[in-house]
Amino acid sequence: MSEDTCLTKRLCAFIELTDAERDYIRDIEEESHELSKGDVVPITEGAGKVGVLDSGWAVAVTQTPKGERITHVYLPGDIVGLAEIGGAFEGQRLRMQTDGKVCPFARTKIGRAISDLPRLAALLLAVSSIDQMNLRDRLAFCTTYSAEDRLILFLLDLRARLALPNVGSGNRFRLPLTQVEIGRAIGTSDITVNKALQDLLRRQWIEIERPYHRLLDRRAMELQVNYIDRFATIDTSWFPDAV
Amino acid sequence: MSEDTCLTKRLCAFIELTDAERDYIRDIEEESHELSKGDVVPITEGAGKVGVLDSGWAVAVTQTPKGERITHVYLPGDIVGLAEIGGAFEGQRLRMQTDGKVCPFARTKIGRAISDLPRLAALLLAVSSIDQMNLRDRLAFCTTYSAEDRLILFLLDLRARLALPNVGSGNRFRLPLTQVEIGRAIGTSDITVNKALQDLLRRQWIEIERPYHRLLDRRAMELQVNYIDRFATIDTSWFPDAV
DNA sequence: CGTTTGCTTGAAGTAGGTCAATGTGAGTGG
DNA sequence: CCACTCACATTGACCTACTTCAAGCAAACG
Repeated sequence: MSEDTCLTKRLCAFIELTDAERDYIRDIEEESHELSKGDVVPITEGAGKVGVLDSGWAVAVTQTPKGERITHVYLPGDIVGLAEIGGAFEGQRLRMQTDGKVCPFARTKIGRAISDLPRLAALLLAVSSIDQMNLRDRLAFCTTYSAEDRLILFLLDLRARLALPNVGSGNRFRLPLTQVEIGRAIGTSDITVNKALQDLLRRQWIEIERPYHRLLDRRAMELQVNYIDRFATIDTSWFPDAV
Repeated sequence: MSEDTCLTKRLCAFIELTDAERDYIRDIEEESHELSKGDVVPITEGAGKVGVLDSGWAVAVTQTPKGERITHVYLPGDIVGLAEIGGAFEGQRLRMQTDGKVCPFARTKIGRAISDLPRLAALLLAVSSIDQMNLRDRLAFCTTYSAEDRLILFLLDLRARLALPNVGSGNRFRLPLTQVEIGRAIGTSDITVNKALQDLLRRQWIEIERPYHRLLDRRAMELQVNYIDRFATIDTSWFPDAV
């Protein structure tokens, strides 16, 4: 009926959108922004917005006395600014990790959409809840797992999430983070990251042609860390009917 | 107009509920469950429900190869099962930490409420998003902060959250967790928890009359860890109008 | 009372942090 | 084409905050 926007493409991965929903969403989408690596995503600060990352990677960073930590990595297709919608973003910011494009939605329009498209509201809530569960996993793991296990988990998670839109078998992907940044994401020093990577290379579990990484023995990695993919099943049974 | 239920009491902390909203919520609330310490909260497993913790404490635990980790502590008045609403709860469970009472709501009724009370939907989304930001904070801190700092943060967070419903100045509160459990919550061993506590006692920052804990010098603690209270400001400006 | 549960304290071992030096490729200007 | 630089990766050596192990206590409870 109508061409898909960033958001509809994304949401279709979870539920079948009606034409009415699709049209509504297209109407409230604003002009997309081209952003460069390092730019602050114009979502949180001041402008109350939510956005969809059309292309490129972004990271959520938290300022701590000992420097930045990366608390989340956003991939193409991800919804950014959902965690910030409640207004509590002090000390945290969203930054482009590569060049890319973001389609913004004004928060007030999201508010109206919640009234008009209740099923969308439910979906947003569900997605937010899954994000939360993922964070809990990471929180539990980051204190119990070794640096190597955390690195493996990081790679497996990226692979699974990149495989969604790309579809391909995709054991090989571009990883636009330096070792220092990987360390900030999994909570170790750059040097530990390096040593763990070297170890995985020696074991032939991965292969690196910077910036591309390939998981050669994903099965072994998944076994070592008890990997579970949370996005595999989303419970939509309680959603209200579509308009 | 009508007596308050668990949920309405809670939500009123954030926004002024209309009578219509109040009545609606009262209608969908089910009979409350009395639960004993150690019981699994009948929310996740099988029965798709959300609930409000009327009294008592509950914990969300994640199973890891090296034993359980506590990923979240729920206090009286908290909404439980919101993080699980998307259906992804494999490997995690909700357990009563003390005796207590839970008021359940069927997930399907929440779905309908989202249609009928759009402002409630927005509020749930906002609360969920704040929870997420809090988790990000903790994730960032647990890898950078020392065991002592994490313990301080844990105590400050509990105090702030307990102060909400209790209103009182409340630097003193009951902490129904053993040192082992505190360790599981902040990601250290019980013995490190103990030594950190001893140290805080020696410094006269806290005072313990088990199971009560008092923060004697909250200011100093807040300074040491750069504490920020995320629930202080919730952005409701984008919410749709109440029915 | 004895048993259990949780707290306390000491001592030894280790994963991973910090510091420091070297290596390497990509980009820049001469 | 060759310095020169800059950002990043690599490797080694040392050090510390934590974990694990172990043993003694104190209060609660049958």
